[in-house]
Order: sequence, then structure tokens, then C-alpha cells
Amino acid sequence: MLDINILRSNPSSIQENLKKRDFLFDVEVFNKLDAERKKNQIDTESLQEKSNKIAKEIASEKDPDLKKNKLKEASQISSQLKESKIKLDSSKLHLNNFLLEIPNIISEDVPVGKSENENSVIYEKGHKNLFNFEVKDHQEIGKLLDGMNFEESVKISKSRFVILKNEIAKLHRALIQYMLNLHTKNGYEELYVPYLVNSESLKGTGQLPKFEEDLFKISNDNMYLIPTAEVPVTNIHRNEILNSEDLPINYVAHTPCFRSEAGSYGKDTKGMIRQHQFDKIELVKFVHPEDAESELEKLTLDAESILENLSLPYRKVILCSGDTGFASTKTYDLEVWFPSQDSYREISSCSHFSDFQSRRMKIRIKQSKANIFCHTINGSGLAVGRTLAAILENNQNENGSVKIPEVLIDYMDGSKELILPR
RNA sequence: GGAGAGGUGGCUGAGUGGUUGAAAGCGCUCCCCUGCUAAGGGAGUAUGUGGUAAUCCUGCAUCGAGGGUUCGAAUCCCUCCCUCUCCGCCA
Repeated sequence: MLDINILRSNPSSIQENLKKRDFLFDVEVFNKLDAERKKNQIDTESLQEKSNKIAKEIASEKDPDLKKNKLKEASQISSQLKESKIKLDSSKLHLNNFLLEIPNIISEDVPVGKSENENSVIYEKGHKNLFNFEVKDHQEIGKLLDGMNFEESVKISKSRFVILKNEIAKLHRALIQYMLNLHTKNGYEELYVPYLVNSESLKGTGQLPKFEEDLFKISNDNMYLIPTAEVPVTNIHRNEILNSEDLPINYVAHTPCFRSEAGSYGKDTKGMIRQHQFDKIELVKFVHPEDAESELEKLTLDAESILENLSLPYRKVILCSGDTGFASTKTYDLEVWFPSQDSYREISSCSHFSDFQSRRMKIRIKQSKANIFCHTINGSGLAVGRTLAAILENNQNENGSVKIPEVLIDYMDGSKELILPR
């Protein structure tokens, strides 16, 4: 949610900025809604004042006749007040709904563009293996190793789920352990959090009200499966006033993530790239606004360190304005190399939300004068399923066996290679 | 799931229809006094949102959340959420 005071004082700059997203901020509609709200609020509050005053007078009025008159008057005010409140509530609701649908403003250093084609690569890192044989994709390797099954999961669930087995299931687990250990060593506090959250939490981080169709909702309760650990972790401090000496707060959490993937029916139908359920390690920071830029860089580096240590080739991309998410002011994507697709694919998305989320969630920083909203930053560190798939593809041998990255060998009880079953 | 008790400011804790945004204590901040320390005295100490250019002034709201009754609700009624105790069930 944007600062309503800026919308009032400088609507054209906001409008200009949001054009970069192809979002039309309708100033006229806004002004109309805000003026309506203002009028109703002033009306209601002055009636309320009158009502409060006369109620006090009644309490101390001794003369029975005067008291009777005042009661009559008070009764009239009260019914006017009731009507006025109804109007006020409705105008507040309209204004609020309007505000909730406005995306965050785009940071000045974000390139302007319409779609992901206009994202710009900052750098590429790591060595792409030059395979002297025809590379297999990860699902084929998974099958050869008897570690990945997409048919059984359809039977027990539906498409876009996977069953991992044996050494691949273990590698999946090893990745989680490894990532959590590295991040906690780098100063992130580890959390275990609920996978079901209420709608307030989703509103706080920005998934609701706009993106309900991307979520799985529990039918017998007003709860949703989390689409990312960002939701429970960021909402930990909802409605809180933080002490500035406690900042930055750094959290890391591993959770499964559930996404309906509505609207992506044709995309990535094979393999583990796009699933309804996947595991992810999420990094979340609560920071002072002044530190936000540098903290985003830090967090992105922390996510990158996993890719580096796993020796996976990747690149860092800054998303253009049109591809930057609703709540974000600036986003870096980390994309890992998939040799079977001859392309890079997103494996982490590191975003600075400025005070967009904290304003919705009312997360403030204690100041001597007026409290300010803190800034939130988060990113994957990393998506586990995609990391697994990337290792299988990048580390494959001709027969389908796979070299285990050095740093994971201990986590695999000393195994250096995933070998084909006999 | 059943029975009962309860949710008040940073904390403890009064308050059962009318100057209660809220007593008192603790904590915290500032000032005074006391040649250190200890003790004492005084003042202040929530959040949000309006009117405003304004940290001055001032209105309104907030005693778990949302409704209702009433001229007036922290106090009465309803629904929901949460906490505690006992019982049942259970990874």
C-alpha cells in the first residue's frame, strides 16, 4: 500500500512512475474517493462530537424538563450519526479497496520495460560444462536413477506433483540442511512456521486481495496454504513497533510452498520446474529504510553464495519495471543454467518492498518523534526443487549418473555420486 | 470435542452504564534536591486517523475482534478469536 499523503500531494509523480508498470493510477477517481471520504469523515466526527457533548450534559442535568428535551435532541443526533457512519464506512471501504489494488512504485534504478524480455543481465557466473554427449533433462535422469516419479504422484494427487525416492530424495533433504546451515552461519535466525495462514497475513504481504486465484484455500476453514514462507515469516511482526537497535532482523525458514499455478497451463508441464508443491528456503529482512538498498544487495549475495558453493552456473538479472512484482520496488532474479533447455531459469527472486508491506502490516520503527514504517526485503535462498533439478542436469555424466557437489558430500553420508541402480 | 474461568496501556493490576484514554504500582524519560552511592520531591510517558504548512493547537477512534441495546458502553446482549484449568481424543 502506498502512502496516501504522497498520493494526495504528488499524484502526477506517482502516476508517471506507475506507468512504467503499465498501471494506470486514476487520479480523478482517487480524488473523488478521497474527497468523499473526507466529507463523510468530517460530518460524522462533528456529529459524534455533538453527541458526546450532549450525553455528558444529560448526565449532569437535574431539571427533569430540560433533561427530557435534551434526551429528545440526543436521540435525533444519534440517528443522524448512525446514517452518517454508514456513509463513512462505505466511502472508507471504497477508498481502501482502491488503494489495495495499487502496486508499489518502481525504484529509480530499475530499467523500464514491458516484459521479462527486457530484464537486464547484471553478470554471469560459474562455468557451464561442455558436454561431449547429448544432455538429458532432469526428469529423465531422475527416472534413470529411480529417484523421481511423476506418474504415481498423479494417481495419489494430480499433475504438477512429484514423488522423490532414494538418493534423490536424500539429496533434496541434504540441500535443505545445507542451505539452512549456511544461512544461519551468515546471521539469519532459523524459524519453523505455520504452513496454513489466515487471510489477514496474505493481505499483509500483498497476495490478497488481488491474487486469490494463485492460492490454495482450505475449504472448511478460512485458511490458505502458504505460497511462500514470506507470508508467515513477514507477518510475525505485523502490528508491531520495532526498536531500531534491533534492526536489521534477519530470518531464514524452510517451508513447502503451494501454488495453484492458475494461468500457466501450458508452461513447464514436464519436470520439477513448476509444481503445485515445492520446498523453498526463504530469507526475510526487516530493515531501517536507510539501510534497505545495501541490505538487498547483501541478501542477494547470501542467496548467490549457495549457487557459488554448489558450483552451479548462474546469472544475476534485474527485473524491468513491467516484470517487477506487485509489492516490490526493485527485484533481482537469480537464474540457474539448465543445459537441457539451453537457458537460464529463475531460482531465486530477491525483492525490496520498501514500506509497501510494512504499511499494510503496520510494522513500524520506534522513533523519538513520529514512528516510521520499516522496510522489508526477502528472497529465496533457494528454491530446493529447482536447485535439485539444476544439479542433476549440470553434474550429469553420459550414462545418467550424477556428481554430487563437494559441499553436499558430508550431507550425503560420504557419497560422491548418484549411481544408476543395477 | 465437553465443562468452567478469563482477555484492560511497556508490564502488574483497579474499574459492572455517565469528566475513565482509562486509578494505583512497577518500569522508562526529563528536572530538582542530596559532595559518591542509596533514598527523596516534581513533571512527563500509548496508537491510529482527521482539521492544518505544522513535532503548536484541536476533533474523533481504540480496554481481544466484529455486531447490537442506549442520549451515553471497558462495563449489558449476541457472534467469533485467543489464553488458562479439568475431562475426552490424538501425532
